[in-house]
This record gives sequence, C-alpha cells and structure tokens, in this order.
Amino acid sequence: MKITSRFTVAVHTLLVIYIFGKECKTTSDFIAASVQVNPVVIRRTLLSLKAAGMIDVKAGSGGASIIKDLKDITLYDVYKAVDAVENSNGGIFHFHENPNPHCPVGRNIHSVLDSHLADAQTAMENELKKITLYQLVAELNENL
Amino acid sequence: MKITSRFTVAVHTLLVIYIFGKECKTTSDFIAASVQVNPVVIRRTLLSLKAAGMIDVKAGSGGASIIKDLKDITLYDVYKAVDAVENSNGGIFHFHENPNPHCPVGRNIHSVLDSHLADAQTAMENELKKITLYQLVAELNENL
DNA sequence: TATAGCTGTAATTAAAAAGATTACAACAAG
DNA sequence: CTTGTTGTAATCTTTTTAATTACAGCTATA
Repeated sequence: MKITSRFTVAVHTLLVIYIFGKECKTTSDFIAASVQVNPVVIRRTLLSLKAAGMIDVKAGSGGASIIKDLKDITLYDVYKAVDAVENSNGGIFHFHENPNPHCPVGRNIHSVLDSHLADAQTAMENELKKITLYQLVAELNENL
Repeated sequence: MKITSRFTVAVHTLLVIYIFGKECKTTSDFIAASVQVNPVVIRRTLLSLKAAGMIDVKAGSGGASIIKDLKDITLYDVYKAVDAVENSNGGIFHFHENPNPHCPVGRNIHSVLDSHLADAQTAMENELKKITLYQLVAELNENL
C-alpha cells in the first residue's frame, strides 16, 4: 500500500502549467497528455489544487494558471492539497484492525505503537516541507 | 495505499512471544488469537522473523521464542524483516507510471522528483530505527 | 511406532482500494 | 448558438492485499 499517485500527478500537473502556461492553454486534455492519465483524473487534481489556492481554473473557456508564488508551494502543500494520505484513516501505516481486547498485548498495542508510527510519518512529511516547486523547476531546467 | 499490516502484525507477534513465551507455548494459533488474524498469516510472519534471525520456531512440536536481545531489534528491523515496503517497487510513493517521454516535463519528472521522495521515505525509516522493542515492552508494561 | 498437534507452503478465493472510463449538465467565448 | 471545456457523478476494471483452504512433513510423547 502506498501514497496515492494523486500526489505525483499533482506535482507533474503544476509543473506543466508553469512551464507551458505562457505559450499554451493548459487544459485538462493537454496536461493529461503529458502525465498520460485520463483527463478526468487531471480535472479532479485541478479542483484540489484550486481549492488549496494554488491555481485558477477557467470553467467553460478552459485552461489553468498558477496564482501562488512557487517559492511558497512545498511538496508537502501539494501532498496535503490532494489529500495524499487520508488522516481520517490513521496515516500511512496499515494497522491490523481487530487486536483482541481480552489479551493484554492486543488491548494495548495501539497505545504503544501509534505515537511512534505517527512520529515516523511526521518525519517523512517534514522532509516534503523542505522542497519547494521553485526548486523543482530549477532542477527541471537543468535537465532540459 | 499504505504500508502493509504485516508490519504491525509482526510487532504484535514479537510482543506476544516475549510477554507470554515463558508461561505458554506461543503457537501460531495462540498468537493469531491475540492479533485476530488467520493463523496462516502468523505463520508467514514467523517465517520472516525467523529468516531475520529474531526468533526460533519449532517445527513439529510448535511454539516460537525470541533469540535476539530486544534492545537490538528496532521497529525498522521488523519493518525490513517483513518487507513492509517492496523497494523493488519504488518505495512508499506511488508514481504515475507512464509520463509522456515526448514532453519535457514528462521526460524529466522522475529525475526531478525521485530523489526527494526517497529522502522523505528515508526520514521516515530513520525514525523507525530509533525505537527498539525493548522500549515498546517497557511502554507496554506501564499500561498493564 | 502410532498419533496428535504443529509448522511450512502452495493455491485459491474474497475483499478492498485505487484508478480509468463513460456520460452529461453547466458554462464561457467567439 | 456552436464549440470546447470544466465539474461531477456513476460505474467499471484493475491491482493489491489479506483470508482461507488444504495438505505434506516434522516432532514430541505415549
């Protein structure tokens, strides 16, 4: 089980909008062609990014544009925007669901493990906070 | 998608073996009753832990016992033992599979993102290295 | 040495999760 | 008013994961 590809798709999407936004109309179809997923997947991604205040999407006429400084968008922001890990659901670790409450270990396994797993997840997320899209664009340009 | 429950099951399993190992014969059925999963799941877990040199399993007569100092077993060791994240498969992040090689963004998205995602995963794993099973047992005893 | 209780392991089934796809109403611009 | 696009629901399909069934082989013990 993994962190949903919505995350990498969203990063890819933002980069395409940024790189091509001036020359082309970056529609869901256009972006979908670069990411190679169904355009509906991109539309849903665009909705999330819009809700997070990162982009503007023109209904009807089409096309998306970035409305936030790339220096102020970290990978973590994107990760959160697309809800890459439903935290309603306990995070990135899949816990076995029904430990036996009549067993002293089963009864306490959650209270013993949960905080450590949460710490591990937080460490990962903090790493994502260190990288901005501005950096990614710079790295991308090196490779062009 | 998440990190497989094999991991939390394995931690649970080790704790049960440690706590009950002196009074009971900790068979796969016994452990399965605490974890509340199918005994076969426990047997597979035991095989992984045995291969990692953490436990000894008696074929035939039954029962498992810990053969490594709990201070020398970290959560990371267990995580690795059960192959919680197949690293053949690129780690905990699910990357969209077919970025378009004819697009400059699609062609380079991997080279730009991969190392940052790997760093994030490593940060998470390093956090798991900080916690030993010895600590968990101590925390468990506080709750008994 | 017969047997009872386990482990080791393959094969299959079932369930859950995630993404892909289809479909279509609403909208904006020419 | 037509064309191209977004917003969004509904429905497959695929993939992944765990559960289950089944049984051969081992080991202690009677």
